[in-house]
Amino acid sequence: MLKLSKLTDYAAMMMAQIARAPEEAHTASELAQRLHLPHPTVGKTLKMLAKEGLLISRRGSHGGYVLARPAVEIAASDIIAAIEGPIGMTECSHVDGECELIGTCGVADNWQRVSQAIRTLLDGVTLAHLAQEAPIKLPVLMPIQSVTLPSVAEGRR
Amino acid sequence: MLKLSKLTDYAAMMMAQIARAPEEAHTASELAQRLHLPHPTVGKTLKMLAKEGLLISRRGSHGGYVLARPAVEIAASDIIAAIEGPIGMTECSHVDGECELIGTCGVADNWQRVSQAIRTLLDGVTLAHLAQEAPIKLPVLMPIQSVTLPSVAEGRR
DNA sequence: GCAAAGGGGACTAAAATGGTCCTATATGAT
DNA sequence: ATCATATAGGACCATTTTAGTCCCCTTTGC
Repeated sequence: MLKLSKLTDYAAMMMAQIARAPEEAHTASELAQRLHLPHPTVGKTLKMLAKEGLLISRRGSHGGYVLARPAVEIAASDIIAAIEGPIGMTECSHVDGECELIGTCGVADNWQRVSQAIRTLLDGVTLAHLAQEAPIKLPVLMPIQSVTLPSVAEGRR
Repeated sequence: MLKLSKLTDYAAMMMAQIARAPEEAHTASELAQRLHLPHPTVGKTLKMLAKEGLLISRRGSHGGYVLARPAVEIAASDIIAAIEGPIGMTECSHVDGECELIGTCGVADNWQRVSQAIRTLLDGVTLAHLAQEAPIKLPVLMPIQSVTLPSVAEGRR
């Protein structure tokens, strides 16, 4: 369903939680408790976010995680990419040309443009937006270029 | 990776192929051959598309599938929804309030708005766009409302 | 009646996902 | 020094989802 994985969802929750109190270090157990999520899973997710450079960790007692940069500089796409890998709607929209159907599929190019548009949208949403309560105002995306279908249909025979 | 499933990808390919020769009925075997996809899978996918009302099927010899409506009236979101079910980035963005984390997650509202924006984008892309070779011109999506993060951070303690 | 199509569903193999657990290492306090 | 508290980094497993296959039935045109 074009869905995020649960882990990505959790990641967003955690990042938002951290963003709301950016001065303090947050431990895995604290976040697990607050968000009602299983502790080991929270730990695992935090590790991923840290490894991808979105969080900075400190070990030892009084350790925990803090944002690696200000919340306005962390995009929703960063969080998604950190957990799920590169964002792309189709195989061929990100892999380095490994799709053997390229020649016959016939939709690759425009699919990739759609994919890019979604990526751009997600780049524009920051962690600060997600963490705040005020509604984000997203631009109404509009229609797009008109098409001349009949000629396309004919041109193909 | 915010990815479409393979079947959805196939579905788009098939729909585009049909849209390019909208007068003729297309059989599963024909499409399988042309797109280099396994026949049974193509058949299965076509059945789904027909059941969701995007294609009209005709049985018997000389049977096959045709578009249920003109390609300009079929949105990318229709195709995705036909194969994957309702589009939504998170659990709570479509299910009828079944998420028990709603109270604590803190990102649901804005996540849903993002989700909605993607849906709108996908509504604006039609099968005609996908089927044509000319590049779709997608609108540049822009930034969004500015945020006041510090106050949010403070307001939360 | 026969061959060519789709309709419907059961089934299986493989992959992704979510979740757990263990050991090692770093850090601060006593 | 030692201990308690954290993260780091994997290995591991159970479950679910996904993709793909197969079979039997019905419809339709010749």
